[in-house]
Amino acid sequence: MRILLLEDEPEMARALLEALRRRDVLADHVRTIADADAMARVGTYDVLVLDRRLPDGEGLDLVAALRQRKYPVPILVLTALGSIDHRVDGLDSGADDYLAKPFAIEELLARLRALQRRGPAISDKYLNFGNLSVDPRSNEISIAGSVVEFPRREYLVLEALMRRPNRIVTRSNLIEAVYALEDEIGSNALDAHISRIRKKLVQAGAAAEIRAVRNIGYLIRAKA
Amino acid sequence: MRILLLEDEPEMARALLEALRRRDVLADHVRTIADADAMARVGTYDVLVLDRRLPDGEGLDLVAALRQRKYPVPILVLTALGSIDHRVDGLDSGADDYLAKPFAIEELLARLRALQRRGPAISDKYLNFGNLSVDPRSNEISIAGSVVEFPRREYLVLEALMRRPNRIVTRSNLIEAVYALEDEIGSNALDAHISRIRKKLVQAGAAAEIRAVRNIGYLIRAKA
DNA sequence: CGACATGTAATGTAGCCGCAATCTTTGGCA
DNA sequence: TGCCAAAGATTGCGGCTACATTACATGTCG
Repeated sequence: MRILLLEDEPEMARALLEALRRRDVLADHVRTIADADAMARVGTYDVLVLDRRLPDGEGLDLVAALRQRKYPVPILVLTALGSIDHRVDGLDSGADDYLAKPFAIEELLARLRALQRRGPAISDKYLNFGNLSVDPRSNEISIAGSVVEFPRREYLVLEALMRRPNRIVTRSNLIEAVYALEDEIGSNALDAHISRIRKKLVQAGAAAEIRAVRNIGYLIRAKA
Repeated sequence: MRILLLEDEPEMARALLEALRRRDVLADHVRTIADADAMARVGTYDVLVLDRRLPDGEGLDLVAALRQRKYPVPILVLTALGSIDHRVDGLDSGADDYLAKPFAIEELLARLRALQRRGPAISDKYLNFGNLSVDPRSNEISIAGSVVEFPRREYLVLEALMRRPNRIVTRSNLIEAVYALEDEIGSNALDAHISRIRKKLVQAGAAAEIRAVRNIGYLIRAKA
């Protein structure tokens, strides 16, 4: 599962991100409404999670704007304001669920799953690029029409790249996507994974390749 | 406002063209993907509007092809297929907005205006000048429609110049753009990079050139 | 115990990039 | 206008380094 988290409080954000990552929920984190809007335009998410009070405005305004544009992804609103009135405001604006702080991480996860399940038959079913297709729900990858097995780490790297085809994904992004925070990585483990992924890609006849961007990271793009 | 309309159904096309004309929107109308591709290469448009099902193929394939060539103009996709899955496909392929038939002309016009308005933001993704296009997100440069490889330092120099076309960028600015602070540069390394960039530019048929400004720096400008 | 995943390390390798040598252009000045 | 010094342009060369690949050890799960 893949979510966009819009949260400006550093502590809350960090705790959430860590908890989500342990559950294999991939979260993009932004701190402003403007950034969230931009990410929602280009990214593909299962659920959007946002705070109400944000440095550049009111979260519900973003909800309204997205819904006005028929943005189809379910939205869950976090807030420190737990009163019923506010809750109604949240739902009226077009959000799909509402969660008052403080809350148990487990409850958040349960609600995310619920939203994903009942979600308007959304989208993130597959990440497609070239003849590659990644299914984030089953963690299956198919290349040129047939399923190719990838071990966990390799899968996570490739999924991270597929989330942003044609765009550079930094080494640190990739490492974050693959490893829990506490895991320390000492050497060229990432390089080794890339190498193994490449081997599988060519072996399966993928129409995409992974290129290194020196000193920065990697990107996946159409094969020359 | 000036748009390119790719629509093969005669009735729909005629109705749209008339409505657009009343709103002082200049529309070029083509019926095939091939024609649209040709027009996009030579014409200058604010928005490209296209249908999905077309006599010579699938409209989204054109979108993908244009985006692969870094074609910077916002694209709005019309379709009779209104399901969310299709919507996501459309956005994934690189389109900027999506409109399901049937729709009110007013809504189309509103979306066109929106795309035009945020158009600069889109081309902000790309730095365009002449037939050069720089994509800072992938560090890719395309010249006359095809991608040209630039090594890291050359890319950084060219990107810095492309951020201020027709204006002088000082040597120190360029060096700052290319080198980390601690890196000291002892000789004419910058000149060497400029030279190598120039060679690639002429080789790729760029309609721009880099001129030296004695004792100050360099600038990029339209080729004589 | 066997198969597989995955971090680590050793080794290979490509190609970037700085340097310097040489050639060309420019502009100041008489 | 002609000359010269300085700035810029070009190009080959070689070292460096990040990346690639492979083998191996360790861990893990059945």
